[in-house]
Amino acid sequence: MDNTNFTYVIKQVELALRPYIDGACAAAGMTTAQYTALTVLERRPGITSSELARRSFVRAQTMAQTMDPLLEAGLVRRERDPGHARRLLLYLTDTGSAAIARARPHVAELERLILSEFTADEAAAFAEYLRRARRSLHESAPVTAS
Amino acid sequence: MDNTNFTYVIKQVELALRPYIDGACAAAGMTTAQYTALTVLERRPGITSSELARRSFVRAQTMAQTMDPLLEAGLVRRERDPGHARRLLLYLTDTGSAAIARARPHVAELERLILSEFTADEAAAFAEYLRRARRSLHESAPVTAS
DNA sequence: CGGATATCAGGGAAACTGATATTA
DNA sequence: CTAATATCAGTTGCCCTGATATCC
Repeated sequence: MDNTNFTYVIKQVELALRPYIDGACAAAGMTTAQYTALTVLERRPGITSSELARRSFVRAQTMAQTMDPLLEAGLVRRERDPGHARRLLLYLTDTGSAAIARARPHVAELERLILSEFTADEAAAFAEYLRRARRSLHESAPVTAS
Repeated sequence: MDNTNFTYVIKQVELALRPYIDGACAAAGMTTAQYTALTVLERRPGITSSELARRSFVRAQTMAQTMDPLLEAGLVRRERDPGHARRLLLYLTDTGSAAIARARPHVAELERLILSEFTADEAAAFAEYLRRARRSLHESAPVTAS
């Protein structure tokens, strides 16, 4: 019996997390994918949608689909890159910042729930391990099922 | 700026994992949800679909939807609980076991990729942290977004 | 030319809610 | 009566592939 089974447990944690995070985002008038995109945009203003997609492990079309309602609702604005006519740079608006601010406390509470059984040192190690796993996966390329 | 952000990183790891695990399962003729259900069934023969759903953090209807093609294809069989006419107990068939066996090596390789930067001790700690997080989430109840 | 960006069009796996019949 | 199981029916968020036009 496979007693490690990381793929399984990671998926389960993500599934267990989903109703909480979906609820928190919905309460702020967003979907989870939209909230996630907004928080990345907050830290990387002027990023392109394609680059945002790469960092989020999704296709450019998927990210465009996520961004559309945010542009429509005025939570994100975009402008042409002066030196790259093909690129559209994304920026959070004040409305977008306000939306993040509404959801953030709920997400923070969820983080506390996840870590309720962790010491500070353990939480730090956990965060480091997750990022390490992410890096190993990102630096490889999926074996496309023939 | 939230520098821990577990919800975000866990989701990212799951997303990064997805194409690999989907590919591995597809190569064995299954979807990922089906493979996962089969592996749980392997360890818990005679479980009901509802109980399987609870353990998997999904609704009974979702699990039934996952099981249907597996029953149809003969990877899983089910029979009435002798002492509980309402319950249907699930069992892996030989065909089901063979299907798991086909996918397992691919999944094991994926596990090695995830852990390529981990020592044995770190991997064990990582597994323990993931299970601890899962437990904290399972023992609570999602705050339904009002 | 090849490589990256943006976007149109369509599709699928997997979760959800609501409602219903049956049984402990 | 209430709770749990199984199931029918419909919906949604969020990924995907394929194809196309534009720009460096």
